[in-house]
Amino acid sequence: MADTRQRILTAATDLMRSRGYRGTGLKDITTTAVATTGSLYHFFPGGKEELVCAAIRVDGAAHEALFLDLAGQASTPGEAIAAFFSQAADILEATDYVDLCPIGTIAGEIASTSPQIRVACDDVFAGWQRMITTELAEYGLDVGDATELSATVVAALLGGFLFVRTRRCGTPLRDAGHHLRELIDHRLASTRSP
Amino acid sequence: MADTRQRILTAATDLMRSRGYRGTGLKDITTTAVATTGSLYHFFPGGKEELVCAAIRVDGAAHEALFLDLAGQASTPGEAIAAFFSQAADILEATDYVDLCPIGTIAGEIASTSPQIRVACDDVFAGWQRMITTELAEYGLDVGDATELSATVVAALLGGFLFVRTRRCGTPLRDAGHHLRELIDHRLASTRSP
DNA sequence: TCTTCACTAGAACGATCACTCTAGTAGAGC
DNA sequence: GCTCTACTAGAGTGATCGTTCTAGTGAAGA
Repeated sequence: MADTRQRILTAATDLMRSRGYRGTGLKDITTTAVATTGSLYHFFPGGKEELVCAAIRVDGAAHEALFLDLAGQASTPGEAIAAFFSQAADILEATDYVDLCPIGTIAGEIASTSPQIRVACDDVFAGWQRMITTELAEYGLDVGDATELSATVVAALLGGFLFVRTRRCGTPLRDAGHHLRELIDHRLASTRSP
Repeated sequence: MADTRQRILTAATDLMRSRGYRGTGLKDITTTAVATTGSLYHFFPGGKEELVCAAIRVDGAAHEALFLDLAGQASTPGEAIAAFFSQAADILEATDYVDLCPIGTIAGEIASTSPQIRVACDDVFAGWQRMITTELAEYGLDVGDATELSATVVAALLGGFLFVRTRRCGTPLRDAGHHLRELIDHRLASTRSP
């Protein structure tokens, strides 16, 4: 049973999706992971903070892979982003608005409290932004413009998660996806012509 | 000292800005409000949940007034929104990324946990969206388009708060403001011509 | 066989949580 | 002066929190 570490990580991620950082107890995590407190502190000597930092980085990478997969299927970056937002809305609607990336929730809770976790969240967000910037630059967009545009995309994504989960309706995420696509397509079109 | 209720409300709002719902204890609130537990439960018999719901609605209304003030000074809705985003970035930078509206943070924490608080957050967000929709419609935009556009604005605002607070840099909010302005101006221009 | 070590197991700790309860104060209306 | 009501005061409740600690297991290497 060498996968105990992984089970703990998965349980932490799953529980924090719906309950956040402080709402999720270590007891909850060990129970759903079928592990003991001893094991948890063996793999994560830094306690809850270290565990959550690890979970954030793993989950951030997973979402990055998800976007890259979608981007590979799409013919333009705008299409990829609209598809990603739309898929996120679908998943949320299908899972009673629970199964979303927990990173935004955690970031909101502890950004002013735990520097360690704040940095982990920041790294993940920066990674997402870099990925989207690269995608846009590959289609000929100026890197400065692409960086600004991808910041807006990440902001809209994080806020869209929050908005949709609060409203219990996927529409805002889909709307945001369409608008971002419109913005990106417009920029790309005006870049190509001159 | 009939303003005890107000002091408790203000303290709750201030503390939850940086620490969130579960990170803020009733003890913290009564201490900074210079009130006692007895007073708190006298004014808010429903306990923490009732108190937070009230705080959310008050703070939501305050932000609505702030936007309307800015909209009154601006000559177009796009300008008003860009100004609002930019001002939010200024305030966050000036207050060490603490003094932001706590509603998004709270919504993320408890959307799947406390129906009562979730509804309070939803009401506030819906109010903001309605206000922006009205503003856009007044300038001739189709109400359907305006509703979608204002959903994106609210999503970008919520996510922008989160992103800026995590990154400790106001740029993403300003970028989002500029992009939304571009989007809105473009829509208004194409509405007017046909 | 003996030792070592990665890992499991869970009781116990003090701190803190939201909340309850009883007692008391002060001012308004009669 | 008396009563009633709105409000203050804070000690005390049980539950739960993250963390620590000691004891134990089992497989691999010498």
